[in-house]
Amino acid sequence: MKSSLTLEHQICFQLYTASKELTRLYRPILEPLKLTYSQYLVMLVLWEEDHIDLKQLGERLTLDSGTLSPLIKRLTQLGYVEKIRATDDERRVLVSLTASGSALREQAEDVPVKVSGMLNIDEATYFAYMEMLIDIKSRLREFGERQG
Amino acid sequence: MKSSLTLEHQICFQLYTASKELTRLYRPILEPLKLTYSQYLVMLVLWEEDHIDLKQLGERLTLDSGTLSPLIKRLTQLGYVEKIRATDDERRVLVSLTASGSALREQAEDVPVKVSGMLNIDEATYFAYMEMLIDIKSRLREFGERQG
DNA sequence: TATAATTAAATTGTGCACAACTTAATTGTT
DNA sequence: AACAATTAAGTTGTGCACAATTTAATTATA
Repeated sequence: MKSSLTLEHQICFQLYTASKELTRLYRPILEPLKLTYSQYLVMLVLWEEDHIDLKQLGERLTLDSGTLSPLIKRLTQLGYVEKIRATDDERRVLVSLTASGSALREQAEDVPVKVSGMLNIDEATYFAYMEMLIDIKSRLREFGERQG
Repeated sequence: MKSSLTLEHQICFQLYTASKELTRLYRPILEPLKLTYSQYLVMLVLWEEDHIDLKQLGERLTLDSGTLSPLIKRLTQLGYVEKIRATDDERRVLVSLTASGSALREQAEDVPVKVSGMLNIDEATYFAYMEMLIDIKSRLREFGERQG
């Protein structure tokens, strides 16, 4: 497997910059919703599955409590979510949408539409790219499982 | 163009997590070199093109002075680089490798080898993935040029 | 040639991202 | 039942990433 130390030939660099530049595209789109990109991802999870605990949220997004705790605090201050301690297991904290947080979903509906338009990409290519990214992740996970 | 609000169907999410998980893979590899992932990218640029100014460095890595100034300061403290003010234009600051920084290149040579091994990917697939990422970025840039 | 506009770095402030640690609740084991 | 191990959140500290502002040097222009 060829591998030079040139920046542009590193897949890590291409992933890193592609991710950053795509995130940059989201900023002006998310600004009217008062959400950062990471906060938007959390809201996506909650619109799918409300009353989720921090642990599960972290697993979906690959984020730990060090990132999520303060992030959820900010979403709480924005009035989009609230934290409720679970009664069955008092270690768990359930994150739930407020009325305002649920209502925001409607405004968010056209975020993906706008982004697709900006990317100017056809459906087949879009799905091919999705699969490649998922494949990269599964290769990373396979390695993780092989080792520790 | 189909677009649902489901997390896993968002290309942004796949890019974001793939990038984070690949970066995580680098951490133990870079640890003996005493470099973070971002610092490693800066070193890659310097090994290619020494005595580069912060402006150009930022253009290569899509980073601004707010990120680079403190990062370069840390690389200076590590003894890998030094900053020298340009004589022709005293606004510019040239970043140059020290002997220690140049010597580090040898240790870094097998970083890409290790990563490829971990990804367990054949050359054809690797290049296909690289092209996909470059294509995503060029679509983003095209949009940027269409608008502002 | 003054001065206005532009440019390169640095600084300040906010928000991730993550390692390491703390605290409190639950589960396992003897 | 007592206590050790585990688990879920939260906290602390470091290092990006980036917007906005500041400072100093250079270039453009009236």
